[in-house]
Amino acid sequence: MSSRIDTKTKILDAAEKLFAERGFSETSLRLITSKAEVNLASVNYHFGSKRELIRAVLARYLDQFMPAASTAITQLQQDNPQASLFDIFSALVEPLLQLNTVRVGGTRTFLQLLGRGYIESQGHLRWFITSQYGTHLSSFVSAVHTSVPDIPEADIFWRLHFTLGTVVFTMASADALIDIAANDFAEKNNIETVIRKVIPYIAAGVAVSA
Amino acid sequence: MSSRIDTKTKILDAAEKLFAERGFSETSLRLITSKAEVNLASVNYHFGSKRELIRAVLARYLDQFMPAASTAITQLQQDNPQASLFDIFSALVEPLLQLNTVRVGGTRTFLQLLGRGYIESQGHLRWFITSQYGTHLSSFVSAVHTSVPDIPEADIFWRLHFTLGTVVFTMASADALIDIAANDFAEKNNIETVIRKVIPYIAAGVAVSA
DNA sequence: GTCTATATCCCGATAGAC
DNA sequence: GTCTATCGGGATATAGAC
Repeated sequence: MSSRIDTKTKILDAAEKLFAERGFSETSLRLITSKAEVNLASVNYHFGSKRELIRAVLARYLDQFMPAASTAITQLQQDNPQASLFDIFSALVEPLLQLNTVRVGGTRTFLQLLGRGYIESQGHLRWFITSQYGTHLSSFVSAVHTSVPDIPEADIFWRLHFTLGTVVFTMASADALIDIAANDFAEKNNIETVIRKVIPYIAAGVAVSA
Repeated sequence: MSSRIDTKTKILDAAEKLFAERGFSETSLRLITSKAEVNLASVNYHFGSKRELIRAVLARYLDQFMPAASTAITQLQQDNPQASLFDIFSALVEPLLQLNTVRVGGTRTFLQLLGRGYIESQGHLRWFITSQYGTHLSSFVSAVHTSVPDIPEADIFWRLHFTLGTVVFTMASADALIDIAANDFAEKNNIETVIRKVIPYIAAGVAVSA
């Protein structure tokens, strides 16, 4: 029964779905509380403001994903100090897919939220992410840098942001793209097969010599 | 003098700048008419609604860019039937930069608007673009297919959508990324230098053998 | 075509009873 | 902790004088 879930969680569950689908500013607190079947005022009681709710939604995913990703990268570097970019990106797949075990559609929701967070809201979510999870981020960047030492740091910066765009945009359109590929090319895909398709693309792009 | 420009143009000029910077839903008609120094009611008189204004802003760019891009691709195919993917993507740069000659910052504004259009607004701008400019789009896809005939059509489909995501996300975040690169790497970038950075990335990704 | 004034609505946030 | 009721404000859109 959904009534067994506490109000705070009900709000988070409804909010993340709506934020991912419609964006932050297009999602009102009234819509969230209506879907969550809780009172409007409970958002401010539990979270203080809409902005804090947005952060809480993101934090619930980042708190799981970031440590798992860091662990996976560290493990890879121990097992294979010569790991390729392809290996590094592939190491993130398992932590990403683990998000599907905690909530249905978790992987896609997370990546969509990440994309919204970087584009909407003038920089404050970007700042939140980099300040709260900066350690994990820079250890990932450093792993990439070790793997392709000839590429200048500034180029790595740009290409990793290109990669972020590739992934989050693809995930935002994943349902439509999977449908089209099924109709036009008789392909059966799901989120994992799409991620597997994107990895060679981004690995080639980050590694390219300009 | 700006007062010599008619009201409709003043609205379009102010709106495109604000839409590109802040996004569509974060930009109110009040803000637009205030910057344009025209009356609030004139937007509805000239465009009917905010949604129609958004389409008019995009159309003003697409009507120039799409034919120019098609011409550039056709010309490239005549001049060099063996054109590489890098050549094909590069052929789009000149039509893009031409937008700077019609309005200051035109290239950047157009690409940011395109990014916002694909990411915000649940599909209705996407539909507007593909239905109004579908002929130009498919001639571009066909040029790519000719350039990399060994890559299965389904893979091209996926990778061109990856590419769309790369470009759209990068352009929507371009201002922030340019700022960060300036602070962290002492790089001075503008939209053209970012475009030049992204072309090798996407060309490598589309061409990669999986 | 351009203006003022306003209708209508939805927003985030909060006061205060329970 | 949860509710009702509401505040104050900003949004799009429009009516109607000029």
